Amino acid sequence: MKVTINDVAAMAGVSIKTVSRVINNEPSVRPATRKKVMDAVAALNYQPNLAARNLAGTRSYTIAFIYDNPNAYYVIDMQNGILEACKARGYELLIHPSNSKSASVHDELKNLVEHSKVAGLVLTPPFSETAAVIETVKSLNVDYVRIVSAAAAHEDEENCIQVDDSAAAYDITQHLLQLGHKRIGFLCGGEEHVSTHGRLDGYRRALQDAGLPIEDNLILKGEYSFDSGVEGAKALLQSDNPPSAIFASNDEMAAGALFAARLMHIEIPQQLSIVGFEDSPFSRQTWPKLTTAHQPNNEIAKCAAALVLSKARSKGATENGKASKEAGIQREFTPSLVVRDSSGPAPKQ
Amino acid sequence: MKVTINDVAAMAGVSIKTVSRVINNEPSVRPATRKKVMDAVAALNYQPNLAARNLAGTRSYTIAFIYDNPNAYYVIDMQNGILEACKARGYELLIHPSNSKSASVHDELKNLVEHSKVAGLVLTPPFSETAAVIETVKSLNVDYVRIVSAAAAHEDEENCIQVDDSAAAYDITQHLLQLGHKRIGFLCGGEEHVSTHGRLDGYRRALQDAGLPIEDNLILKGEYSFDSGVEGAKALLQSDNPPSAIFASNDEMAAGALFAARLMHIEIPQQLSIVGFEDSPFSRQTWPKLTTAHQPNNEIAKCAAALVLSKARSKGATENGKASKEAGIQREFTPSLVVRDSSGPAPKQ
DNA sequence: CCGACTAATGACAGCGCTGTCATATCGAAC
DNA sequence: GTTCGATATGACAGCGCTGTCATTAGTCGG
Repeated sequence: MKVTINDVAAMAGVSIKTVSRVINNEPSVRPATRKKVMDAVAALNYQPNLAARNLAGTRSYTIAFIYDNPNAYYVIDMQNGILEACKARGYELLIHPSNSKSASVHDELKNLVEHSKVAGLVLTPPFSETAAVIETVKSLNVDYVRIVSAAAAHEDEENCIQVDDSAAAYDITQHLLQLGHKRIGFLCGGEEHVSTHGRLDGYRRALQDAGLPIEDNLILKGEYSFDSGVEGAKALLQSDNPPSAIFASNDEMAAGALFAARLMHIEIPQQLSIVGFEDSPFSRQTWPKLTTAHQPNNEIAKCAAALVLSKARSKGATENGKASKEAGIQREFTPSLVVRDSSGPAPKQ
Repeated sequence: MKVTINDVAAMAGVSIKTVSRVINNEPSVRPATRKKVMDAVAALNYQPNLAARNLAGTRSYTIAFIYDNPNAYYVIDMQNGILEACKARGYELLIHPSNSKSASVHDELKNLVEHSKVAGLVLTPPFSETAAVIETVKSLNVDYVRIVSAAAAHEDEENCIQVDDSAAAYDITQHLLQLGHKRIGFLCGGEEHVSTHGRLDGYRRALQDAGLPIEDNLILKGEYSFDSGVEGAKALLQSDNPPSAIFASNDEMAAGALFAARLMHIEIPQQLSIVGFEDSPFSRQTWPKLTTAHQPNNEIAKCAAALVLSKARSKGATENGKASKEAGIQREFTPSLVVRDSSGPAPKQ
């Protein structure tokens, strides 16, 4: 019924150890032998038993995906990307929702790594960016890849996939500037997200490069939530001298800002431009549709997973093998501007 | 370092087989012995190795979650619920995104069950409701639980967690009726979803019970998507005799309807009431906030997972044991009406 | 207090694979 | 045609657990 390594060995006329060598891409197998085995594998549609591999070997064929983000679209995109990478390489995925604010992250991660024998960890923000988590994974002797906002890589670039929030925010701000906006409100995301700071930085740089002043009262603290967007926009719009455009740090906040503008009977984009960040599905489901920055989460996750897996697989291999395997994996992403209907020319004075 | 069954056995002064009996809740262990073992387990913080269990035993400690739904919030809610149930019982979860329309579902599922040795399957709509899938899982000699719209249980209630879309839709429609609406447009979801039919049925029954005619031209086919909601609402509102309320089959469509109304400068809910279904997060992020039916997805999924696990675990056990274990798991859910701001009294003629 | 029976416990093999180490095979140099 | 030094291959144990079956301890009636 179920085909095992023994069946393959019998068919190919070799020992099971040779089959093992072939499927693990180990050296010291003659090309002719390798071919015989591969043919048998194909003929029988053999797939190694993960449980047995995990049990027998020193290495593990399981990686874990740890997330701590309320945005379902974000998580699913990431998860699907990781899943693809795992499937392509015959690995298993352990899903682990967590909470970076919890005091027990250390124990939690430690337990996960030591007990579940995972080969690697893929971490997403904000989990991937909190000090306690970084410290823990570094100390844990486990391969990991942190998906982070560029500034959060610190001196750990080799274990990071970086998203350049600052550059993307610069582009978005410049887009507004080109539309003639001189005073642009900025709604910050949560402090704990490094992306919040990156996006603000991009906004600031764009204004500076355009020779425009940075008005602190146009920059409001907030969180990456709809409600926060509503409040921030209200505050901005009810001030004495409201801006002609609002840059919300993510689409959810932008949707909130849209909501607030509507409550105040402000026409978008005629009287006010609003832009978001992330290009999540519902940036296309607002009215009007949001101008935003597209972040290829699926692709980012796929690269992150590919990276952990290459790290994990090269553990016992030669050093040069390691270098060559990690090559070709994109490590930096810059979300790209997507212009839709929520941004328009600045109104005449 | 890692604590195994041997360590526990040594500490408790029994054989490993006895430890195995205790952790698997098998009979024929004297209470005193059981306690000794349990104490040792607790003292050493022993957790059985899943890979070894999967490899050694005839049964598996892995269940799979199969989904085929573009709604990320839905999937994540379900997934988290299943994860909780798995964790509580020491099972592992295999995530398997799929496509019910693909011709290879049969092979895909077969391969999943036979190769990955999963103990059970949790299926969500629309995957859980397609004929090919149902046929396959029935033929596969694997425990499964289908989360379905009530009408889709057919003669398979024992393997279903049912959501009573019809009853919930009845409640929603009645809510509109009580607000004085006489003519209510209905935007259908995709044909392949059984929930589409259930929701329509509830709508029809409510009208009938109120002695109101069912106007076929107020019922529009569509899909569970934003764009479909836009189109449907437009068609309804541009007709000669538009309704005073629109019942969109889910929140995403309702958001689309809101969008369309906005385009046509129709005030919600003053001129038109719009209601959704599902209570997904963004039903609170539209303007105005949506009146909808709350569906406890997390809870539903938890019950579904608990049900497969109880089925799987009782496999070798006595028949009466089986019955008792499945007791206490809720098998039917009716989404409950949540009134927000998108529904209001019917406008005067 | 003894045999007959049942309940409790343990010894051992083996799940499918990998790691270690021994053996066999090959090629090149003499 | 040998010998040596790789390189290629195989035998075997064992990962941590469960299933089977043998063994031991306990219970009851007479």
